[in-house]
Amino acid sequence: MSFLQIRTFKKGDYLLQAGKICSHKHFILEGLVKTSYLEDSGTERIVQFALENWWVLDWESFVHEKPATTSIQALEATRTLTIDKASLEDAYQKIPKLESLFRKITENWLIAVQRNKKYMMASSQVRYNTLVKSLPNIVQRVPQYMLASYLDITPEYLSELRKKHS
Amino acid sequence: MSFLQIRTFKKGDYLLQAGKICSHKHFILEGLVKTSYLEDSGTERIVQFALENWWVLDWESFVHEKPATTSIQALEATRTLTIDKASLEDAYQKIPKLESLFRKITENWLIAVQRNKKYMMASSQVRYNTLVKSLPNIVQRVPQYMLASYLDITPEYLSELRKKHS
DNA sequence: CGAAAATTTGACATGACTCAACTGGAGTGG
DNA sequence: CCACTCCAGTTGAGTCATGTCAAATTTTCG
Repeated sequence: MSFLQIRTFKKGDYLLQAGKICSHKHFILEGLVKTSYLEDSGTERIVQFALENWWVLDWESFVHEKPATTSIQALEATRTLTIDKASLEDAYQKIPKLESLFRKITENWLIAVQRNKKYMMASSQVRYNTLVKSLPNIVQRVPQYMLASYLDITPEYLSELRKKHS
Repeated sequence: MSFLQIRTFKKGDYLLQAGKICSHKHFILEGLVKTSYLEDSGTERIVQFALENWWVLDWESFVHEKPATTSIQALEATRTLTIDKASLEDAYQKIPKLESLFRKITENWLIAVQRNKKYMMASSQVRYNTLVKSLPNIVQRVPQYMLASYLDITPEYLSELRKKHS
């Protein structure tokens, strides 16, 4: 278990900065983080909110060891179980069960991304409702302009949606 | 290698029918298939075109052995390298390298789905251009109403886009 | 308390959809 | 070889969802 490490991040701290190489997988024990990237227009687009019991990393950067396109930032004080890539690969050699475990985790992650992609293609109203249902408290924990960024709508329009909905 | 099998499908044949359990991974040697599901409204939505050297399966059905929500159908005569789930899992036990290989394939698939999700959130015009660039010949090989379904726009609007573009 | 940031509101613009009509090519049968 | 049908694709009018921009209002926080 030497490849596991507990880390703590304060609100605003970066678990990963765009441009650097993502060499860790983080499992969130407590707290909330966002994964986001900068669009050509210069605005930030959030691609994932991750909270307790979720994994977070930049997959492309982690797997291919190239500069990350996303940043991962704590939105609340956060504690993670963090795994270093090099020692994880050592461990795979020694413990085949471990590789099997992470294969399955990856498979389930893939399924989740596909599901997420599917619902992100619905109307904004549906996307908003789904978000609220699938991440309870998210509305209280995250400012609206970030929800709008995640939902791929303008903050103004999200404001309208919320008015209609209530 | 006993878990590998070569199969052939005629145009219109199903590699998988929605409702059945997806118990195989197909690697396409030659041909073209589409993965699609039925929306509530009753219209078909295409989620993937897969051609030579791509894998195709319903992940959620395969991993959790539940009825598939998607159908996979050959759009052209297609030859595949097909892997049966049960024998694959046997093979994992015997050949740890194999599990490692498929873990990596899954990771790369995940990366591809994420990239795909990202570009599917761009404007229709960009989505169309990206599709044409990333799957050359797709415009010749697939009727426009299927491209429209994949791009999540109406055939009418795709027609307009093409006019503007040329 | 006051300044800065977040949210709401409203007027107007645009992207994309709906529906109906029309065009044009690919069979098909006489 | 023609007439007919069928289906994909196009065109156009009207509509709805969502975006843009600017201003007003509310909330947050030093």
